[in-house]
Amino acid sequence: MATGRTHRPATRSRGIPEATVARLPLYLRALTGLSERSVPTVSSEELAAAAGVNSAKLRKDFSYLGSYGTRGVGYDVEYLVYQISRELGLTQDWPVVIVGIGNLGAALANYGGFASRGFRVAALIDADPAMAGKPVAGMPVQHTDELEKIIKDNGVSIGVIATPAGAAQQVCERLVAAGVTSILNFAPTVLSVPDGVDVRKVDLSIELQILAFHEQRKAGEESAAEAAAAAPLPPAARAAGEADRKGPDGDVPAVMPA
Amino acid sequence: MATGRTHRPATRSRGIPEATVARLPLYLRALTGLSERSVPTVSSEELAAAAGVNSAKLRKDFSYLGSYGTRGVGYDVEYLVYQISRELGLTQDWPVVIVGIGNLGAALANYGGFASRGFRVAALIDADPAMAGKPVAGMPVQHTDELEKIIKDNGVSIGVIATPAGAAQQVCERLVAAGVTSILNFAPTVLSVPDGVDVRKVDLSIELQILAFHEQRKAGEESAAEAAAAAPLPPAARAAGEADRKGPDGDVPAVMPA
DNA sequence: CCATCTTTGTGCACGCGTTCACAAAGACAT
DNA sequence: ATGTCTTTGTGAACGCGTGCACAAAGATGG
Repeated sequence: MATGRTHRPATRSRGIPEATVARLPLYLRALTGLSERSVPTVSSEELAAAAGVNSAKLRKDFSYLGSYGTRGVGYDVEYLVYQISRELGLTQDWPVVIVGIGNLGAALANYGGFASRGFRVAALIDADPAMAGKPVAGMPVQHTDELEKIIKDNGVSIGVIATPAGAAQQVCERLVAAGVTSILNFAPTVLSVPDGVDVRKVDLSIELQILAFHEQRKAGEESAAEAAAAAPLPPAARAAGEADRKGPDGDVPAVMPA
Repeated sequence: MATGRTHRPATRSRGIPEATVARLPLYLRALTGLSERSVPTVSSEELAAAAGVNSAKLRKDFSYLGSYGTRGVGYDVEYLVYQISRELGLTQDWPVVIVGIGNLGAALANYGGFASRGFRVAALIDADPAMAGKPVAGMPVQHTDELEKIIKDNGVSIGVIATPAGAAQQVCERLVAAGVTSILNFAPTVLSVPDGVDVRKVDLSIELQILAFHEQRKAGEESAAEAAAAAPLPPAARAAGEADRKGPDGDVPAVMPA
């Protein structure tokens, strides 16, 4: 999960739990698929399967929105699509700026999933003067100098940061100062923002590391022993005149470090 | 957070809670920064601030790994870097294949964060014959026909899917059949995999929708009333001979839908 | 109009994760 | 060696999220 919540410590917003909010887009996607196939109604069981969740969880999630189902029948697909869209705020237009038009930024600019759901890329911004004016995804890249003006002129409240890590915090501060209150951060850094600003983080490297952890477990623990034995610097080695008090193996037991 | 856990229902692996595992890469990144600045030791308070978490949480997280700190002093940076790296399995080499070399796939191939931590891009694979042989990130793209051979020859156990949604499930099945047991999925689809295969999902569109939800809340609820009034299809409208039993406004109350 | 059957909506219990608060441990000074 | 001071490691309480299981609601058929 590349998701990284920040701030707003699990506050439930308007009675809807964060965990439920995070699943609404999932339901919406599944429902959109059904809608395109002109399926009129769907049961919690079917929809849950399509969204990859438990049906009881789905029903409880929907119960936070209201009683939109019909017992004995299920949920009206079109109606539910509308209700969830409205709840998520997708019935309105959200202008978005992407800052940092490198490989990732360009990929995001071209990503169809943005435009498809109320999100409109209002501008692409990069600090490199050589990029200025170059078209990416059919839109000219603008220089960072214009950032504040772009934000204000377009009423942008959501910013996407795809810059290198070193530039992210500064870009973030300029975005916030200009009026942005929600940030999607792809840079591998912890952003600090004032209260009232939401930050969500997508970190590709972290996701892979989590997978590696589970992968290593699956591969078995037999290699863990040798790895521990090859430990480079027990913390005691840092101490000055202290040789070792815990025996020849130091504080590194056979199988697992203490 | 673009993170989507799948399978392994919150099973704690080798006694280390999932939530802790998800934070280890964060700590590791902060520690790496300190290490580069040759900081010898760090307190839980300082490190927690750098990683953007609570210090008590950090100490508890580390306690699952073992007692690597020194009371009154803090943690030895180098030693902790090694221990976390080992725990995450980053001391070994992880060959990775990226399937689907569109805008996103190319961005991933160029992403430095992969190579920096034990992950080696072993191959880039795409279904488009026109892509075959074309160099991306200094590496020739190979055709999907070679998928199974590439996986087996390189001993790949981690696959990254960056294909369109329609192709993702099929690619996933081929990867799994060829021996991949961990998948990082960028396609906006729910992948179904057999037991023992881990899937993590990164969904850019979902992240934006979650931000939009909170953004809408910040903007106030005054617009919610009119939006509800403009509801297109109350579910009762679908029924045949039934006009309305709940009064002229149907089942849409003034402020919030029932 | 009544009986049956399907499916929702939810009360309840359980477990994980977070946080507090403090005792234990060790560094450091005297 | 002893005392003080800093910081870790963790016991315990709390809250959120999940899933079970069932009663209520409505559709459907006779």
